Amino acid sequence: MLTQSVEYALRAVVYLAREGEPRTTAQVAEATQVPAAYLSKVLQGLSRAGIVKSQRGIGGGMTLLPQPADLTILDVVNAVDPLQRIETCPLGLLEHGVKLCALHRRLDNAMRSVEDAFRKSTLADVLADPNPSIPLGNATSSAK
Amino acid sequence: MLTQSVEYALRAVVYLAREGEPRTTAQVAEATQVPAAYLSKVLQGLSRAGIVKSQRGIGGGMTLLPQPADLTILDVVNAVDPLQRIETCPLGLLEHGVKLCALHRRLDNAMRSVEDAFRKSTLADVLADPNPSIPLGNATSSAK
DNA sequence: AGTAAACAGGACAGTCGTGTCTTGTTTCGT
DNA sequence: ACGAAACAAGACACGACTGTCCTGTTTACT
Repeated sequence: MLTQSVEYALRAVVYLAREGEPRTTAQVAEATQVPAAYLSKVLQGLSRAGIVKSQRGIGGGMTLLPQPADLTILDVVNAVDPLQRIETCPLGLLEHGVKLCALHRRLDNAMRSVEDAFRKSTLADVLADPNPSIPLGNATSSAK
Repeated sequence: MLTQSVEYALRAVVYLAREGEPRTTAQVAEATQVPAAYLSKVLQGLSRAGIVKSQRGIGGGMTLLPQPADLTILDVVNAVDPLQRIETCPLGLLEHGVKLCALHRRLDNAMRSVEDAFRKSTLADVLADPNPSIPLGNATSSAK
């Protein structure tokens, strides 16, 4: 359903939000259990989207740009692999104009519910979530 | 989001439900605007799932097996490309057991809403939908 | 029986997502 | 300046999804 890259991006963003300070790709990769070289590409995408800032050289790394309350799951998803609504009936020749047929309207409704749910979830929400299980393999800075 | 095969399968199933009688792969392909050879594979999948019955020889073709009221969009989706819920946190080493972390619980909630919506939509619902635009490129039996 | 209709299935090509590796390029510190 | 740290970016491999084509195999009709 969602791509692997999206999954990785979300893990990375949650981790960076937790840390607050710049973290190297290698650090993010280890904490989030993602192949470092591949994560690098994903983070480059987030960087181009303005979700993350990259800083080279010693002491550099990746930093989350927006405030966690201003960044939604949808933002991250769309930066990496935009989830596409069904705008017009996929049937080639369509005199239908904008109106979707019964089938595709239902499919698009499902997409919309996902979009809405993702738009309502900010990073701050995720971080503040009172939850027994810790994301990111509890490899945050609190762990030595 | 959803795969091309799922899209094709849904179009085919809607068409077959409309027709009621056996239709050849070629007929389905033309009506639904899908590459015939590829559709053949998709229909084979539906056949193995018991959603469609195939009959060889002259006068044969594909027929919908279940009553439209008994077949949901979810059935078709799962027969072709099962949409997978997030059961456990994708982080490799997880002591979390069954509980999902804040992030993945949100992702899975979105998946569940899709699943629910698809489970609630039967083929009969889709067919009975009062809608101005006609699915399947209005190439049903009513057209010469 | 024989022939044509129709599905079944395998082989193959193209593209894309995932992943690795290697080579630049920027930046900080001495 | 020099060197190490860190990101940037290209080349390549692998597999899955999409799609095409060709060869069987079943079935109905005459």
